Amino acid sequence: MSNKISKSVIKRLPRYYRFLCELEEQDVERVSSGKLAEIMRTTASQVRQDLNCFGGFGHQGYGYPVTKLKDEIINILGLHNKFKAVLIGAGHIGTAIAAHMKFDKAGFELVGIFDNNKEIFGSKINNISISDEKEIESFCKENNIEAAFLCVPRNAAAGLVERLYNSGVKNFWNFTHYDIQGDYPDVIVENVHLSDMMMTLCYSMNEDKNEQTN
Amino acid sequence: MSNKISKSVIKRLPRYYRFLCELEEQDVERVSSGKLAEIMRTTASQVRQDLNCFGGFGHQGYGYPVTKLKDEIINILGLHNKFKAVLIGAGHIGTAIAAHMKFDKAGFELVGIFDNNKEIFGSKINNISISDEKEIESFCKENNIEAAFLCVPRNAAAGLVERLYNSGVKNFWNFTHYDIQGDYPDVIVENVHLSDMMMTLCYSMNEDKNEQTN
DNA sequence: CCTTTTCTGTTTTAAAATTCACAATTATAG
DNA sequence: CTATAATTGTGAATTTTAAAACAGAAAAGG
Repeated sequence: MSNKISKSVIKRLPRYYRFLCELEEQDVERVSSGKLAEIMRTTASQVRQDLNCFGGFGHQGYGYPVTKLKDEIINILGLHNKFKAVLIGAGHIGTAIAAHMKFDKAGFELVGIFDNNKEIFGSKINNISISDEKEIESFCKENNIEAAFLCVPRNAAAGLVERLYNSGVKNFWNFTHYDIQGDYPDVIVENVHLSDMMMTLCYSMNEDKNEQTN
Repeated sequence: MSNKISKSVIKRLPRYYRFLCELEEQDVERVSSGKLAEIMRTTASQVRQDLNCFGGFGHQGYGYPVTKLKDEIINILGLHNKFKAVLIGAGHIGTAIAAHMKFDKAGFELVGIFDNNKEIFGSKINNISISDEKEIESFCKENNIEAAFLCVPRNAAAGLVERLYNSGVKNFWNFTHYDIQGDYPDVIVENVHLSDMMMTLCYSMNEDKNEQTN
C-alpha cells in the first residue's frame, strides 16, 4: 500500500497536523496547497508533494478537505495508537512531561512513573503515582510496556536502558545527555537534546551578530 | 573568512562537541575520522567533510587533535558568548529548564525569570528570583536582553512575543505550541515542539509494528 | 452553457546533502 | 633510512530533497 515515505516528510507531518487542527477549530472546511504553504511558511509545491505521498485526495480547483486531511495524517502517524509507556525520573523535567503532555493525542498512554527517591513514592502526577524504580522490570513485563520516556540524569541512563530493554521495552523518548543508538539493534529512539538546540540557537545569534558588522 | 556552513552541518556540530568532550575527559589526544564516525554512527566521509567546513586541521596519517577540534567547534558555534536571556513561565517546564540547563556551556546567561503568578514572586530558581511578568519590558530594555526562553501556555505566547520584540528581544527558544515564525522578519527562533517529537516516535513505532506483520 | 479562474497531481529541473574514491602526506616499524 | 600502514582533504558521483512548470480537472461566475 504505502510506499516508503521519506523521513523529511514525516518530520513535517505533525506540523501539518497542528495547523489543520487550527483550521478545523475555525470551521474552515477546505484549504488549498497555496494557503497551507503560507501558514506553514513553505511552498505550495512542497505541500502538494508531501500530501501526495499518501494518496491524493485533494480536488483540482477546490483544494483539500481539512478534516479528511487531518484524519489522514492521524492515520499515517498512527496517533490512534495507545502505546503503553512509562516515564522514569520524576524530577523537574519528568514532572513537566508527565503533567503537561497530551499523550493520548500523540499515540501514547502513560501508565507508570518511576523514580529512585523514596520520599516521593506514592505521590501522584496526573493521577499516576510514583513507584520505586526497582520495580521497573516486573512492571514493564507484566504490563507489556512498549515505550519509555527517560528523564533521568545522564549517568543513570545507560543502566536503565539495559534493564528496560531486557524487560521488552524497545522504544525510547530520551531526554538525557546519553546517546542510546547503537548498543541495541532494534531500538527506536527519539532524542531530545535540549543543550544541542540551545547551541544551535547560539550559533544563529552569533552568526547574525557577525553579519551585521560585516 | 568562513564560507557559509550549511544548516545540516551546524545541527551536527553540538553532537561532535559532545563526543569530543567525552574523548577529552578520557584523555584521548587524537581521533581519526573513522573512529569519530563510529562513535557518532555516521560515515568517516561525512565527518571529514563536516570538519573541513571550518578549515582542515587534521593531519594525514594522524587524525584530528581532540582538544583543538573541540575548541574550534566552540568557536564556530559561538559558545563563548554570554547572551543575556530571560525565561518566561516558571511552571514545570520553565522551572526544569531554569534549574537544569547549563546555560554558560551553550553561550547564554540566564538573568531573569518571569511569571504571572503572584504567589511565586520572589522565590528563587537557581539563585534567580521570579519577577512579575509585567516588568518584562523595562527589565529587557534596561538590561539589553537578547534572548527569551518561552515556557508559557500557548495562548499567552503571541502577546509575549510582541512585547518582547518591542523591548528589543529578537531571539527565542520556544517551548510553546505557538509558531513564532513569520510575524517578525528579523527574529531567530529555535522551536522545541515536544508533541511533534512524540508523534514522530509514534510513527516509527507504528511503522515498525506494521513491518513485522508484513 | 460556456469561459475564466483556481487548483491539484505529476513531471522536470535544480539544489543540497551524502557518499565514494583516490592522490598526497605523515606516522610507524623495522 | 626505507617501506608500509594510516589517514586526511578534496573533487566527482550519487542520492535525496526541494522548487518550478505545466497539463488537465473542477469550481465559479456570469
